[in-house]
Amino acid sequence: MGISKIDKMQNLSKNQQIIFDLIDKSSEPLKAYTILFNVQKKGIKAPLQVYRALDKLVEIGKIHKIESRNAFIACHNSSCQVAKATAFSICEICEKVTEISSAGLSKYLANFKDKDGMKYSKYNLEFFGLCKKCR
Amino acid sequence: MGISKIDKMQNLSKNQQIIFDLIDKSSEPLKAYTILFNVQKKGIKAPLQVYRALDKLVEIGKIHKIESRNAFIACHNSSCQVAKATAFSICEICEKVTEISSAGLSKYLANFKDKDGMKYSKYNLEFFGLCKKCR
DNA sequence: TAACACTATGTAATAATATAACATTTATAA
DNA sequence: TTATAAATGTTATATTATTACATAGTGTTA
Ligand SMILES: [Zn+2]
Ligand SMILES: [Zn+2]
Ligand SMILES: [Zn+2]
Ligand SMILES: [Zn+2]
Repeated sequence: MGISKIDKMQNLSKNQQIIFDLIDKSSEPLKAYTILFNVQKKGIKAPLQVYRALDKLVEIGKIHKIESRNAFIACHNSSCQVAKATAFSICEICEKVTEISSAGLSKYLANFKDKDGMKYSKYNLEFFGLCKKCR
Repeated sequence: MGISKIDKMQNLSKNQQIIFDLIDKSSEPLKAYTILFNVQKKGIKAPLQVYRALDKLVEIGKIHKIESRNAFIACHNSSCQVAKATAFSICEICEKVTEISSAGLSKYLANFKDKDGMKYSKYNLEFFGLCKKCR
């Protein structure tokens, strides 16, 4: 049994919850200043308030940063703890981003050994291509 | 037979060559403004001159961007054409970055199919952990 | 050569992304 | 309650990257 959505929901502070809700209901990755603009009516006025909430949400695995886009999406692997082992597909035309949840892939990467025999439990993988719609 | 170092060397413009040389001889990934600072004595004075050269060097595969660090390293896979299929290990303490060159890994990722059966020839993978020295 | 297309360069201004520093408040728990 | 950690508020600033426009070089071909 994984961590339920309810479990993951609690413990968020006010700003964290406001910002998570915005990201979670978004159909696309959101950038920090887009988030800032959209939560100003809720009293979050400064970049730092956004970045602090984002840092925390990333840390606890509720959102992920898409490094190549400087944008954030909610984690929809509600039943996994892969906050530190992430994989995404990114459409180079419409910029749609999808989190990849593949047991085979995560197993392969978690067990991958480099030339020194070193394993890595933490990684981020971004695939690029065209999504179904754009192909 | 792959592309030789000589082949890769030619065709660079003046600014591209200056900036590539700096990155290539660096023992660590370099950030754009660090590069700018270091090439000002050679007449490259503006950020845009640096970013344009970086864009081109990335495009032709002579350097790679480490997305999670906003920094650039020279490609040392001189005999491969994987400009668009990159993997790195990053030490979370000393920030040492190493390009991973594993036929097994690149084969696995190039053949990976997502839920829709989609394959991706382009990807970027960043592993995080501790390097030999820092372990 | 001349005309053309293409690539690269120079320069200034500005946009976008992210953090430092410091004061205060709120939540948690011994 | 007292102590501790976590979160917030605010201002200023640092870092990373692009827009816009003008100019110069390079190679191709009419
Ligand atoms: Zn996730
Ligand atoms: Zn698309
Ligand atoms: Zn490479
Ligand atoms: Zn290290």
